[in-house]
Order: sequence, then structure tokens, then C-alpha cells
Amino acid sequence: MNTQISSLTIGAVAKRVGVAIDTIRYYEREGLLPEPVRRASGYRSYGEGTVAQLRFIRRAKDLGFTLEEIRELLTLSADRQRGVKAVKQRAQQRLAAIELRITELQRVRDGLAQLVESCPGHGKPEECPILRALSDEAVS
Amino acid sequence: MNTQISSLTIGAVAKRVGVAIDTIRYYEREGLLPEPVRRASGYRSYGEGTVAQLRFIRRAKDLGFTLEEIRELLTLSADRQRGVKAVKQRAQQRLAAIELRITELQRVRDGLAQLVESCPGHGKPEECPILRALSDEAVS
DNA sequence: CTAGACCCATGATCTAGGTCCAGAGTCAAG
DNA sequence: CTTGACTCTGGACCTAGATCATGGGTCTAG
Repeated sequence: MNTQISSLTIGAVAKRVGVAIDTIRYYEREGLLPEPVRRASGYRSYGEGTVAQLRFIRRAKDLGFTLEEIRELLTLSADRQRGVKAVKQRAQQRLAAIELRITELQRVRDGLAQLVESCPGHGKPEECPILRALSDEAVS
Repeated sequence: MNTQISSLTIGAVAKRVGVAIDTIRYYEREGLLPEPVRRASGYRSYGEGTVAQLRFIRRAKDLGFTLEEIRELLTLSADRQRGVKAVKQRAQQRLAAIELRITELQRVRDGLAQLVESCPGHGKPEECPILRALSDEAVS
């Protein structure tokens, strides 16, 4: 049960997860990874659990969580029972933030698309709708 | 034609545009605003043109242009004839980048929404689909 | 003429998430 | 036992877009 099956160097972990060595040490400093066991030489020694945790971190980051939020998720996930509820809440918050951002971007896209369409692509700068829109008041 | 109608201090310009004084000086350093006329005291003296240009910058920023891109837009808009075409191209590029970003975010949203839906919000952490998804391999 | 608001230049600091470097020690293959 | 790859710590540096601090000069209303 308690057997230390594998012992990976930081470089091996980095390669498996596809992340830089410096990033691993950085996450450790930032409290996203626990301080690993050390060999006599001072080298960090990792097990497979670290690989999984590191993948967790990268995936959460891909979903747009900040490292701060991920640190919280990790704490929550360690809390059996109460953790799950809180994790779901955080995920819902993240979801809402993403949806808001999408809506914002769609507004921006629509505005910009209209400008691009209405610009002939030649003529005087003062007749270019894009430049006019950027210079004029109304921004909606 | 050449009359210096108004003479605004940096603070007055800042208030009109709704931007910090430091930001104006920063834009000047970064080459987004021309170096203004100075009073005998060394105070910067601005006309209405600067207010318009500053609003241009803020609006472009709201559309997601970087300051670097805005600097380019300003240069292009000063180039009569050829400027307009290039401006339109930049706007189209920006548009494409925004659309790509929207698509990416939609993918992320869909993934996260599915996780949230499938999580009961209670139970053991190892049964929570959110935590499982973050920990497990498949990321799609 | 003075108080308080404003402005000046210069350089440091901030956020986020890392990346890079120097100088020294360690490991493993041959 | 050497050589080359790897790792260690501590701290500096990076991007972008500002923001803040310091210590001083200026403007203007009363």
C-alpha cells in the first residue's frame, strides 16, 4: 500500500507532463504542489501522484482557472464530502465567467464586423468608417 | 485654420477622456501620442485633437487591439489613400482573431458545462466528474 | 502672498505566470 | 575516472499596460 513504486526526477516528471522544470519548481513555491521527498543529494524525488496533480493543474489552467483558483480547487478536493459541493460551485462560477466573456467578445465582433463590411477599403481616411468609428463619439 | 483654439492641461484632457494622467504620459512615451507643445513652465499644452486621438486609442483598446497595433493603426491612418486599405486589413485580422477566441471559449464552455451538469454536487471526491476530468487523461 | 491643487521628470513597482542565469554539486555510461 | 547530462539554490528578468512614489516647481483663488 505504501510502496514507493516509482521515483522520478524533476526532469522526468517535466517530460511526462510536458511542462518545464522551472515551472514545476515554480508551482511548488506557489503552493500548488507539495514539497517532494528529497534524495540524499538534495534532488527532488516524485511519485506518480505528482504527475497526476500536475496534469490536473494544466487542465484546470486550460479551462481558464487562475493558479490562485487552482490552489483553491486542490484544497477543496482534499476535503472529502464538503469538497465536492464547493468544487461544483467554483466550476459554475467559472462557467458563468466564461459565458460572460463570450458575450462580450460577440458584441465586439459584431461591432467590428459591421465596420469592416462598411469600409470600401480605399479612399480618404476621413471617409473610412473604421477610422471614423474609432475617432467619433458613439461607442454604444 | 491654424488657430490654437483651446489649450488644455494634461489633467483636463485626462478628465475629458476618462483616463489617468499617468496613462497619457505613458502613451506619449510609447509613441501613441505626439509630444505636445509646452508652456514656459514646462507644462504640456494640448488641443482638442489630442482628446480625439486619445479616444481613438481607448476605443481601439476596447476592441482588443494592443497598443502596438494601435500605434500601427495611427501611423496607417495618417497615410492618405494607402492607409485605408491597410487599416481595413488590420481590422479584418483583428476580427478573425476575435472569432477564433470566441470559438475556443465556446469549446471550453461546453466542456465545463457538461462537467457541471454531470456532477451531483455531493459524494466522494473520487466520484466527482469535475475532479475526475481534471485528473484523468482525456482532455479531448 | 499664501494655501492647495496641479504639474514636472525619473524611476520603481505591480500583476500573472512563468523563464533564464550563474555557479556549484550529482549521476550514470563508458 | 572522466565526461556530459542532469539538478540544486537564489535571484534577476520578461511581457503589457499601466500605476505609484519622490521631491520638487507652478498656478490660481481668496
